[in-house]
Amino acid sequence: MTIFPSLPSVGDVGSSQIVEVPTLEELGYVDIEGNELPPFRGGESEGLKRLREAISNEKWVATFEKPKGDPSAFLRPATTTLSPYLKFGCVSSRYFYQCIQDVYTRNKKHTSPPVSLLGQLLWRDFFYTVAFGTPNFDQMRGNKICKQIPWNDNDELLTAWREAKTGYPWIDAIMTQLHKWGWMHHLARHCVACFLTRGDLFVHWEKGRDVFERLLIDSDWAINSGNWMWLSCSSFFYQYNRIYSPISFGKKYDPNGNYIRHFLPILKDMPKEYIYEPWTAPLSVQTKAKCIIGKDYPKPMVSHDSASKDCKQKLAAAYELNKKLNGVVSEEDLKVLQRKLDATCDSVLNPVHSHSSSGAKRQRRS
DNA sequence: GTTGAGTTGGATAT
DNA sequence: ATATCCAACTCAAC
Repeated sequence: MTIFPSLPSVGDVGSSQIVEVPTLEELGYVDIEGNELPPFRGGESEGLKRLREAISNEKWVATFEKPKGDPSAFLRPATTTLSPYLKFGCVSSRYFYQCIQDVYTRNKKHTSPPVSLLGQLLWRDFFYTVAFGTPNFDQMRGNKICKQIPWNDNDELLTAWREAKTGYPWIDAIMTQLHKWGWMHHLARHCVACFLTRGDLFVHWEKGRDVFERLLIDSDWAINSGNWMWLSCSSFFYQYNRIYSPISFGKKYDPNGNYIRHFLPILKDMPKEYIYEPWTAPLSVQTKAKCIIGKDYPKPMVSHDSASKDCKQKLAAAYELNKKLNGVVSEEDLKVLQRKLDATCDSVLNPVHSHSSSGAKRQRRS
């Protein structure tokens, strides 16, 4: 027999005061008229409705494979979009699990974890479990499963990324969707997380994690930090040579750039030949599209080719140090490495027009 | 020490 | 759409 502790009497709220429910304006949401509203409505009824819709397409459930979704789909997102409802407890994860099992019973041929729809629920519990068992899970320092990497602490780079001003339309469109919807497709999250950390800007994953924590409607402490470590090659995943291209990754799903045109309307008239790299468009084309690069839309903040090369070199050096010191890397060790790397890698400090100098040649590994 | 797997890379070929 | 190469990591199993 379970004994439930008695609840405090109604009205006893300690030292806190009961106040009226604040208005949207008081919460800082001003001038929302005319803005695109997020497509999420709160509550269990809405969550169950979405669950039923997702589950009713049994063929879709049975053949679901996470890596195959289309991150540029926004009129009809490629996943269930149930994450906000799971996060707030509007939909029971166990009920969702059971619904998927029922579909599998009726459809013997179905995908399997980790890529299946059921697998996605397992990943959720995976992150809860490892986060529970790992001291300092949400930070790099003192976190045994986290590679110690000399990320830079550049607020300008972070701000440009957060404010959707990197100059890469695919990245900026995703960050705009984050601001407007509080949600984007899983692979879109991968692209911007990779870009901020190990792919281009080499900014600390904790900074990006904090931005997601604030802006995502489905942000979850364990899943968010876990995935940022994953994407930054700090833990779980280590193939740092696999970098998402901020140009070609989106293009292969959405060659016309409809996703970009929707979330970055300043680029809506840019011809599709240039929409992923508008800085390469001739001035006449920019003029006709009413979007001058450097004036109406920013120039790319880094050259992806040289920035990603530098990032790979930095990761290789950091991994080497972690290996040598058996994961016990001091603050001072990281500082020394950072100074060494700053001397050889220059793409982030000298943006787009500079090219990696001879100093960027690959370091010898011992 | 070697081998193979690892939810989601890119570029190029057909 | 699928195959192959590129470049190359860690970790577990043997």
